[in-house]
Amino acid sequence: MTDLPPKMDDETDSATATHSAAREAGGQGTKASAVDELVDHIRTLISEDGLKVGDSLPTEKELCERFHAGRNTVREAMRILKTYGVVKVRPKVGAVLIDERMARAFDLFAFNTLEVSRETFVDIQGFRSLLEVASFELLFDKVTAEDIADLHQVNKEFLNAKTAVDASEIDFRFHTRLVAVMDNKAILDVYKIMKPVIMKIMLKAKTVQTFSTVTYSEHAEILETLERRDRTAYQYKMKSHLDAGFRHFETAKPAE
Amino acid sequence: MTDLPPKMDDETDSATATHSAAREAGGQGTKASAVDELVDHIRTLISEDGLKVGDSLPTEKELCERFHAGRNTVREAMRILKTYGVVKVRPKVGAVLIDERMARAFDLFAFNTLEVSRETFVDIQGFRSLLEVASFELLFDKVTAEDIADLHQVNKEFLNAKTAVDASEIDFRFHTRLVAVMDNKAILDVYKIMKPVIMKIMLKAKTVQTFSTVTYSEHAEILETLERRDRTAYQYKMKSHLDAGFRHFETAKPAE
DNA sequence: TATCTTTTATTTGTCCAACAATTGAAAGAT
DNA sequence: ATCTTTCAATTGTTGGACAAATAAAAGATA
Repeated sequence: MTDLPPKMDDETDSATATHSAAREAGGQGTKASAVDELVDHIRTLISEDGLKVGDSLPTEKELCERFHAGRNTVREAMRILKTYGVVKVRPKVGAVLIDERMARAFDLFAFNTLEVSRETFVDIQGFRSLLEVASFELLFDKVTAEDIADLHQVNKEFLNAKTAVDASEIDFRFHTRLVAVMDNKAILDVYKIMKPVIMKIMLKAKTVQTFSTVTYSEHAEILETLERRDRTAYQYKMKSHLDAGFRHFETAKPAE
Repeated sequence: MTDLPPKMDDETDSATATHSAAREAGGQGTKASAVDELVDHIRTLISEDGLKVGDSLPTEKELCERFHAGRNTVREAMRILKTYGVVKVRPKVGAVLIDERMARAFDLFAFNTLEVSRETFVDIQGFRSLLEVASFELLFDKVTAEDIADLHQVNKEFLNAKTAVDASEIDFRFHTRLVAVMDNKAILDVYKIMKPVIMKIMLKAKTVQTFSTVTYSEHAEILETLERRDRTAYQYKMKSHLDAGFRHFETAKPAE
């Protein structure tokens, strides 16, 4: 359940050639480094050759010759792809394509050396508000009885939660299932990527008792508004629910 | 706007090493590579010294000497940290700590440029509708006169566009600037990542003449509703605008 | 023949040395 | 005091060398 398979089969993946190196989005005329150019070259190579998960990349030496780069440059480029979770390298056998990007995305925030900044928390919570509150039109348009039944089912799991971490997992699952109602893979994937930060927000705000009482009943009330197709009530309840979970961060906020 | 100094208090990171070094506690079974060990060393160095965003790391040479590693090993370790979005390296000035992890996480999720399925198009367009139409409350709450002036400025550039590609760049810049009004880095990052797909949608729907006439005036009308703070009109105009740009995909849709 | 062991060749991992490119800081000129 | 030039420190890139790992081939044994 950790990593959804971002479906790499038919869609040749990870070929956004215009992103890492040609960072011209901001208008910065900074020329890309040799390593970044090489990453782009390798990505276009992957997409043009139609390489899929399990296929092998050329050896380091071949990449050196093909792209006229030093071996250390090739190695740094491969190190980027390894860190992205796109390739797995073993001695002798070489580099084979994998897709562990979702796991790596979570690793970024398991990388606890730096605490997540308060601005990131605020941004993510604002994003959630957009995806779960402001989306009510699309949500009410798509929601089915099965969705609501599933959501009730997930919410019931709170009663079995032993630890706060367990409860926050369930909490996240509830909200993820709600976002899934919209039946939009792009939105759902983005929501899942935000999981580590959302979990931190949930954990910081609540204890295990809070989850099984307050959060549980708030979820139930939200589901009720969904069943009644009461848009106004849904917006109010969901917004209150999100704000409540985020209150601890606001108090820590310096007066401005 | 982009870089605000995120405060981060150090939380002693317990486990969660780089998933490769301290992978298994069972009797140090897997020997970590020198690069992974070095990443762990740097991580503990960061936490022990209490370094926060904006602080500098030691130079490559110092890291070599302190951890008895070759310079290429140090460089590959730093490359990992750069890919994680934790450090930013510039010649002469060295490596300074940043927190771009959320942007990097979204990068992992970047969409394929070459071959995008129709479902992806539909999903992205639905996402845009959420970010640009359903977001009107946040949008109207945050928008300033300067924002509107900027948007007018960007829109005027249509008149200088020679090719359809140029025009679509401007079109995307307009919408990006609009999304930027919400002052939410996470949302903005996600929108930028969708650029390849959005550009395809724009290019497929319009010619260069269409851009400089229809699109230009539609943008102007949208800005007018923003200036008047007319939420209803904004929603209607923006929704029509997005739908119009997407019409070609609906016609190509097979009957179902 | 079939299976296990050893050797071999190839590839990645690490380190070293050298030079180019970048740029903050110091020195000099106006 | 301000601008320009020079300098020096640091990162970026390349090439070479050797060690470590390992898949494949060769050899040994039953």
